[in-house]
Amino acid sequence: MRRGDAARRLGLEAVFDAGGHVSQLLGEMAIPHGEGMVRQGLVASQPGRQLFQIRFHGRPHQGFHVDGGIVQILGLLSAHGRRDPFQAGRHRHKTDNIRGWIGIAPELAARDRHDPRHSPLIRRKVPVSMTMRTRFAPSPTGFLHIGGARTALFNHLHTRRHGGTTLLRVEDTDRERSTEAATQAILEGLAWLGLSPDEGPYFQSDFTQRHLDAAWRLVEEGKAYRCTCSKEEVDALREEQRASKDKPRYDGRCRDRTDHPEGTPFVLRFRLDAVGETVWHDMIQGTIRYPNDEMDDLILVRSDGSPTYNLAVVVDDHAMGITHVIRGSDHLSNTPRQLALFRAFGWEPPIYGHMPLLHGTDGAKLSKRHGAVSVLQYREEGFLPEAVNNYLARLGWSHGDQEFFTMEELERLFDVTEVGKSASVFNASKLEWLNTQHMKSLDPARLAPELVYHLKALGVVQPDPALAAAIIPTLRDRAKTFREMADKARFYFMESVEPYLPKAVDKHFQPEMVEPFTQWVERLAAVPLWEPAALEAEFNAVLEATGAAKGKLAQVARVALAGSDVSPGIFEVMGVLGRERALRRLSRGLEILRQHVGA
RNA sequence: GUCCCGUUCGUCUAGGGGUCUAGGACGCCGGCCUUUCAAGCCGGCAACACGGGUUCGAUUCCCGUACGGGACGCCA
Repeated sequence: MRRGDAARRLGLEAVFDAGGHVSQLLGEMAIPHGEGMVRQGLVASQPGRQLFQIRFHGRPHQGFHVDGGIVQILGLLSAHGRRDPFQAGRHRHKTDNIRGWIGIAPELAARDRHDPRHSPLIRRKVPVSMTMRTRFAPSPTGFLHIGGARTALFNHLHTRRHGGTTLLRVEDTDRERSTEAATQAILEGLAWLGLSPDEGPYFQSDFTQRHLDAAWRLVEEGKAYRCTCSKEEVDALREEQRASKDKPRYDGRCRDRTDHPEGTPFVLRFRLDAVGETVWHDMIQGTIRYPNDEMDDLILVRSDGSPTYNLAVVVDDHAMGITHVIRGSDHLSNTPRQLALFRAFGWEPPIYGHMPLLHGTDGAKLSKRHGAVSVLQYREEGFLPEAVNNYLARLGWSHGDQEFFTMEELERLFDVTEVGKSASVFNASKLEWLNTQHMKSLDPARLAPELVYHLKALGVVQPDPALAAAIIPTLRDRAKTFREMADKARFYFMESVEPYLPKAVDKHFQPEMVEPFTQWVERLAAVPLWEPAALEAEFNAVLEATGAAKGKLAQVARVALAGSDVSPGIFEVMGVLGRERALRRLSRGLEILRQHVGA
């Protein structure tokens, strides 16, 4: 192993002071079964060894030990000072704030003092940042769908947990298909979910020049070349390879051409040597090995002069100081290509985490043209963003037996390294259940605007927000979505709830109900305090006086109040309606009852 | 076809050599409560893909098979 490889494998960055001591050490540490992040700077120092505080999560491995290389982990101590936290059995979830001794092999420190250039870490002079920076990078070719929302959510949550910064970069290098409307839809979707970025939106098309500069730099360095093959020519080649059951790939026929015919359109291709394999540690997928002969010379710049995705991503991720890339695992096979580009440019790559994809009930990847709808569609259907986020977070991730999470809890607990590797299937009924749970836990004042919105959608003219807020406690156990709640709430807003549901009238409007119902309406007119408990007391008094059955009389009242035999509790309903309106409905109900039984 | 990845109740998941008679949640079924409908509470049904190995012992580790998914663009 070359010197420095251990450090690189660990993803650690070190800055050495004049004496050859590590003055700063940051980054992610990939160790068997887990991740650690150096969280704070130097805590204590001894000759040859320095104590850093490390935040550790993931799956600690017994007997963890890394040696060799310029940065050496000498041992770890727990926050409580236990000797070796990994010896003490299972630490499945969080083992935070472990402090570890990190030292430099003395002979290397000595060397570095003599000639700092021998340290690859120094030579690169990578600016070191303690802050995690992540990005969400959608392409504006359609709405933000549920899978994209999940990617944005995972980025947001992981970054919040680690106190970093999120940014949004709109990947509009495909000018043909990118639209302004799509950009707006994505922004609106993110805003609704509460996932608006800390920085941005940036537009990749604004950075075309730096993409092209970078590509031409590679040409100058002999790492990229002009290719004059036409699209048709390459397509034909691939077709041929497919036919002979080979992997379709460009054969590099223009690699060593030195003539550049004037006026012939060309693309810029990146030289990718088909030897060895690319290995990296993924925050979710673990160690991935990818044979390099699987890759062909990818196009960096199109024949129309525009940069392609792989080029733009690498240049921008570097330029924007992105430390962690969390994206769908459909990007997994792009990663070795991007890693190769980072190497060619001499830049430190970010740490990757590839999320398992979301599948539809048919088992196939959810996408814009396959089963996925806009997240804003969930708003239209009456879901709370809290519920959608909660549901999405639980797809691939869990925290003990907990199902219900507030956004604050997720931001505190969620860690992308705890996400599982297998794809999950979207299940609407669990989302509905979670929506009910959130509706039950949130303040009616927060919920009222949602109800108002959906009431309007159902044609209720100018619903009173105060009334909506009063209605919510009566209906939130009874609806899965606001659309459903609005539907069930309509009777509150009607001038008259007639005609009553015929079936309900036939069933509940019986002759023996006339006397008790009459009594009740009379007593209600005189009740001093119009509130549920008092109303119920009057009701019970009538029951006692007349011997009527509670359920039967209540149903008559219910039909009069709501026009149907299904509604929230009648005393609650009366309370919300207020004395005047409730009494009017009940009196009218009495008239109809009398007519119906021919009294 | 090639490469990469995955596989625990219908679905989301816990569990990473013995504690597994495999835990929780949604849904479903039944009961209780009850002024209707819900909600709530209690109970039930229901899973380690298959085959080899390693081991005293495998759901757990290794190999293979099957199945599923992803990628193989002058899309991102």
